[in-house]
Amino acid sequence: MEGINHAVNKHCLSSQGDGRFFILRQANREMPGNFSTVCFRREIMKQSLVKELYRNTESFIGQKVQVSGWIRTIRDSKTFGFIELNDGSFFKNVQIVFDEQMENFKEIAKLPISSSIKVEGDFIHTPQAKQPFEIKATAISIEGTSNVDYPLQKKRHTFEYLRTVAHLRPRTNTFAAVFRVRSLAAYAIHKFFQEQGFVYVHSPIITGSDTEGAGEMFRVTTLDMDHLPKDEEGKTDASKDFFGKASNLTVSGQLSAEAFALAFRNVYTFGPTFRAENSNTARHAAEFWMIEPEVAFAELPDIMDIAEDMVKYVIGYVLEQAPEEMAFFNSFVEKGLLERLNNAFTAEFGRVTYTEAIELLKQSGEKFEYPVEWGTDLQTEHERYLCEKIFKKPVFVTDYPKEIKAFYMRLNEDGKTVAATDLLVPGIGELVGGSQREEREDVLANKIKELGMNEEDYWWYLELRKYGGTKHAGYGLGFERLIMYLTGMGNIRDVIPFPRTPGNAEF
RNA sequence: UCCGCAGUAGCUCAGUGGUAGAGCAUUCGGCUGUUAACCGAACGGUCGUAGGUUCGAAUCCUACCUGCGGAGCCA
Repeated sequence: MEGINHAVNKHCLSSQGDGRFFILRQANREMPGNFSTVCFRREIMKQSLVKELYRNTESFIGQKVQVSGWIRTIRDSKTFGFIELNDGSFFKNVQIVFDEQMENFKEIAKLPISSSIKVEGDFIHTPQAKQPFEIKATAISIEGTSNVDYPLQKKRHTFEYLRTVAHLRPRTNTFAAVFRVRSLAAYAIHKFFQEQGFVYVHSPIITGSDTEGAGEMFRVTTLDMDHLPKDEEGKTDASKDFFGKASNLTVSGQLSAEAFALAFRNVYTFGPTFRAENSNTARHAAEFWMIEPEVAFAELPDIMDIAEDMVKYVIGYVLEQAPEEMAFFNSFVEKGLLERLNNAFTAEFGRVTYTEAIELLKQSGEKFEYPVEWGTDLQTEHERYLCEKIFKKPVFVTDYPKEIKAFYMRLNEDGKTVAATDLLVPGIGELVGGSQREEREDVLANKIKELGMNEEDYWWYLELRKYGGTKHAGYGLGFERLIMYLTGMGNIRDVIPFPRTPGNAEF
């Protein structure tokens, strides 16, 4: 992709002329015989992107260039001034020099921050200065003026304040970096699975079934909330609702993914998920994105391998594609981020059973607020101690007591534990939760009964076991938690463009 | 939802019972190479809201609202 873009841009930049479409074809190296086709409008490409100026600096020296973007800072003295322009294509800005030779010098010098402009000028190499190059403007036209009450100043703002201006915060360094990395990470996830032949499944957003244990759900309804239809018992009559039954926003695509895994073998979902929990923590949101691969003819260790490879793949991809952003995080968001990621990238993830983990925690001699005891779930403090102090790297904990895990997880031979795993990572805690699914129809049906769940709601899920069921396994990865892990950002509200949390859906 | 902390100028904060402050931003002026430019001046406030204690409350008390941190639920 990168190679193609460069080729296209070079072609466009070297062309002069009339603004018609042109098409470039390039053989795709990975699939010989196929061609990918890329079209760009000539008008757009007459302008240079700041990313190109940085990546191909040599080829621009001495050239006339045209750029457009938003003023990040502007300062002037009597006869000249400087603008740092960000055009959105790149993390860094380009410095524009303007002087009184321009007829609108005074007008430009007074422009408030974040005004949008178009600049024509000469590209000048400045190897001795703080900035590698600059554009000596010959003409600047104003596209849209900003206002003096623009809420973002040329200084550090708190993340709390920036959340109150969520529509403007992508214009800041930190959030520009976060959301570019988010985009790259999403692409890397697709790339990772697609390259291995996984089929991308669009699991439903509106669902009538609950993936039990996955939390409170948002009700979806078209009923008139002021005049709800009632049944004989005086309760709301859901049969009058749009779908003829109670329906909710999905908390997980897993059950759907299982159905497709038993047709396509290897599948994954990647989409939004909703939890109506009243959670007020730095790592919970009411709307978040989840990746849920599901693999047929697979057991627990197989999907642990996939999860480990996937996390490493995304780390590698992001470091390669966004070096400026990652260096920024390392300097200003979390010191030691790159070292931590590099460690995760090269190290083999730890693997312990829940039973072993309990022993390790007991032997550690550490005083925990909550006692460590077999049969109870690991507390956040326990999880963090395990991966941050004992293993000092990501670690899979496996084979939890059946009582503390979901109904669909496969019962182990010991009859006491299930084939489940959590991937714990330093700084975040639980990043991945997965399991081998209970493929034995009778065992699953008994479990559903045992827990007092409505068997009818799961008829099709049970049928997957009836018609050629296989051992299969999968996991769920919280996409935002991955972004937090990659960027060092400490709050999930700062890695979602417009976060939804209890009491907050302003944007 | 529980526990803790905090709400003072547009932003970041100081002010702990006695006249409402600073830096930055903004406006105006100065400055021929700046890098969060610099120098000078001006502008800027129901001290989160409502009640209470007191001669007097930003400051003490109560309730509520909002935000943050931690916990639970989980991804």
